[in-house]
Formats: sequence, C-alpha cells, structure tokens
Amino acid sequence: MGNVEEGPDSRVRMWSPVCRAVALLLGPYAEVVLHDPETDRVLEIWNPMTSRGPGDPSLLGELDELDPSAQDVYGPYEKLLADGRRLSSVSAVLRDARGEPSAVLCINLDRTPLEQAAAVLSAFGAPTVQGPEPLFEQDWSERIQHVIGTYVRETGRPIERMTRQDRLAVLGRLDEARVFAVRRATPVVAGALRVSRSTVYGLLTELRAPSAKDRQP
Amino acid sequence: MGNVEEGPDSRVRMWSPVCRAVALLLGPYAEVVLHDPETDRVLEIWNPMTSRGPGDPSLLGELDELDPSAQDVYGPYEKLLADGRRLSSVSAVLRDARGEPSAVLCINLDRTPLEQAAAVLSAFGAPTVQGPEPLFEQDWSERIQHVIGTYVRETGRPIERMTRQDRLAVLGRLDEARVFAVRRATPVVAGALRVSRSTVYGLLTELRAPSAKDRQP
DNA sequence: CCATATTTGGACAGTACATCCAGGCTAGAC
DNA sequence: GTCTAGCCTGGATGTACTGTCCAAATATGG
Repeated sequence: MGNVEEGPDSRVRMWSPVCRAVALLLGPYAEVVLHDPETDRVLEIWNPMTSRGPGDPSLLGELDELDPSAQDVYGPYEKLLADGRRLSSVSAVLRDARGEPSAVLCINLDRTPLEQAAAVLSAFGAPTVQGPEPLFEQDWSERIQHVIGTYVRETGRPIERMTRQDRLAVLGRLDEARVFAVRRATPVVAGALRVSRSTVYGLLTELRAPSAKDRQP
Repeated sequence: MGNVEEGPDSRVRMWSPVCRAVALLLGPYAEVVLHDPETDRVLEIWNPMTSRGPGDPSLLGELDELDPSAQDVYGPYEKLLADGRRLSSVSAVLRDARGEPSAVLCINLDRTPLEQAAAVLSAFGAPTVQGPEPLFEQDWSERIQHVIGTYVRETGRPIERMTRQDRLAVLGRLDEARVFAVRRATPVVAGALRVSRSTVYGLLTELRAPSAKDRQP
C-alpha cells in the first residue's frame, strides 16, 4: 500500500475510505477515480480499468455547466471504452467544510457482464429482472413443490400414477435437499405426494438403510 | 451532539454527493446509509430497503475496536434480510479534516437479482463468472455461525461481552433468517450464544410480541 | 450494600416425530 | 375367479423435541 514519499493529499486522506469501500463492494467491475478539478488531473484511482494513474489528465470536461438542480451529482451517463466495454458512470462534486469544491469523484461501472447475461436470458425468454422472480424460493414448501414438479416433468408421470420407485426417487431428492430437517415438513411432503405419513416414513427408512439389504451377496 | 447551524447536518451536506452518486449508479439495488457513530443513529438514508429512516438506531456498535489494519473500510460482508434477500455490505469510517471520525457510511447491495440470473444461466449450462459461491446455504448451523459472526464483526463485541440488546438483535436476525424453522436449531443457537435455552425462548417471545407489552405496569 | 433486572437449570405440558401393526387394497399368477 | 404377495393405510404407541413456568442464582446499577 505504499504511497509516494510526499504523503497523500489531504483530500485523498479524507475521501479514500469511501472510494475504497465502493471499489471493494463492486469488486473488479467498478473503477473509482478521484479528480482534482483545479489541475484537471487524477488524484487517486482504485480498480483502474485503463492504465491511468495519479497525475494523469482527467479529461473531465466542464461539470460546472451542467444542470444546477442536480446538486453536485451528475449521471448516470454512458461511456464507451476503446475495447468496447460499456460503462455506467456517475460523478459527484466533493466540497470541503467551507463549501468549496475540493475534488470530483467518478465511479465507472462495467456493464458488459450484466448486459451479456441479460442477452442470454432474454434469448431464452427469461423475464427481464424487474420484479422479483421466485426461481429459488426461501420458503421450503415451495422447494418441495419444485422438486416434485421437476421429477414429474422429467418422467412425464403425474403424482397419482407414480410407482413405488418414483416415490423412492422423489423422497431421495427431497432428503438430499435436507427438506426433512425443517419442522412439519414430513406431513407436507406426504400430502404433496398424496400418500400417508406412514408411507413416507417407511420409504424413508428403506431409503436410508440400504446396508442391511445388499449385505448378502 | 450537533454543533451545526440550522438545516441539514453539516456531515450530511458534506457526504451526501457521494451517497447520492452511489445510490444513482446502483439504482434500486443499493441502499446507502449514513450513520452517526456518536449517537448510533441513522443520519440519512438513500434508496432505503427496509423502513428505516433518519433518527432510527443504527445497531452499528463500535467500529473502533475492529482490526486497525482495515484502515477504516470494513467488508464486504453478507447480510440476510427477512424476505430472503442477500445483501453485500461495506462500511467506511468517514473522518473530518482533523482526522476525527464524523460519520459511518454503509452501502448495502442486493445480490438477489444477480444470483437469480446466475442460477438461470447455470441451469442452461452457461459459464458461471465466478467460483464456487454457496448459492444457497445447505448447512443451517453454518448460517447461525455466520449471522452471529457478522454481528460480532459489525459491533466489535465478542459473544461473552454481549448485552441483552445485542442478544435481542442477533436473535432478531436469526429469526428473520428463518433459522428457528429447522429442527434442533434453538439449542444450537443457545449454545452458540453461550446462553441457556430458557433465555433464548424468553428473548424470542419478547422479540415477537412487542404489541401488548408496556400497557400494564 | 441493597434493589432490581436477568439468567439459569429443571420440571412440566403440549407437539411433533418416528415406529409398529393389523387390516384393506391392488396387481399379477395360476 | 381365487390366491398370493406386496404395498398402502389409519391408528396406536413410544420417543424426541418444543415452548412455558418458576424459584433460585447471578449479574447490574445506584
């Protein structure tokens, strides 16, 4: 973490915790830059996506001329890197205790991975991530339904035409999914399989103790 | 307390551009909170994901006692909301010009949409970007340890020095994480908290029935 | 030091879990 | 059709777990 011998700029000292926090949160997908609006140069940079470093020119442009209702925050707007990566960027004017602008913070988020994922998803007709899609449910009863539903879809056999082997297979999956570790799960599974609790318990013990059976060759 | 002129807290004035920038960039998926470490209350909040507001208690605890090598930035660590959303969180201690801690910034990023997308993609055999991240926790005892560990790290208070309020907070989180829906969880939690089973049940009932509490002396 | 708040271990009642069994049902063999 | 064998069922039963209560022990705070 060595800094230059001259000691860090007081502005860097003040704002770096925020910058490092954002850089940590967004991992390798975000670049955080602290600019000096006076000299129009980079003060410090975290997770650099290009080869810029402290002291390089900022190429910031005139933020002063932007909409004053934004109250020192600009964006998000889009940038395009030379290699084709798309960035979402925001900027904020940081002021000292006297209210004078002392630095400009820029956060550049690489949207490319997200957009690729979104493209794959929409190609398969998956819903765009807007409303919460309960793909994997926190609720264990939904998980039960999900496991059983998957099995029915795989075998094309509805619940009421299931054979003993089917029930064993489904219960095996449910057991692997640790469904029976939650309270009151067994009666729910029995109901979902249209079977009595006794049957479920019987099949489960048979499933969990295959040792005594194949012991005799 | 505040030695400020009228209007918003000077700290809010100073840090709000950063906060608003992050909140804008990350859209509805990130919550940005500014805490007052003195009073342990929320100073301001952007994109709130729960119903917290300015003036509410932070439940932050003392960050001072944490590992000094972290240099005022903590995390990312994981939080779990009641509805199952998983958050990645970072915290940063913000210091004034004299180097004194003046505020604590927390950014909470909702990872759920990303994880859902990742689940869909991996179901179609698409290459997963990152390594073996436990998508859903199978071992609930790990989850208990994780929730407690997170709290300890957040507050810098080891289990044996916890106050009643700490225990209440931890049990609240565990309850939100639906930990007590699994069999045998309560004794395990009691053991992990170095507390008797009775205490856990007592605190839990107190936690779950704040409605008809202080009506009668 | 006392007063109050909190935790504790243990006893207890109430559930839920798991097993067992006798009888009923179904399917296939004869 | 009848028989047999295997499976399922409902209920009875014993065990394990859950949650509550309370007096005593202990911590907390003035």
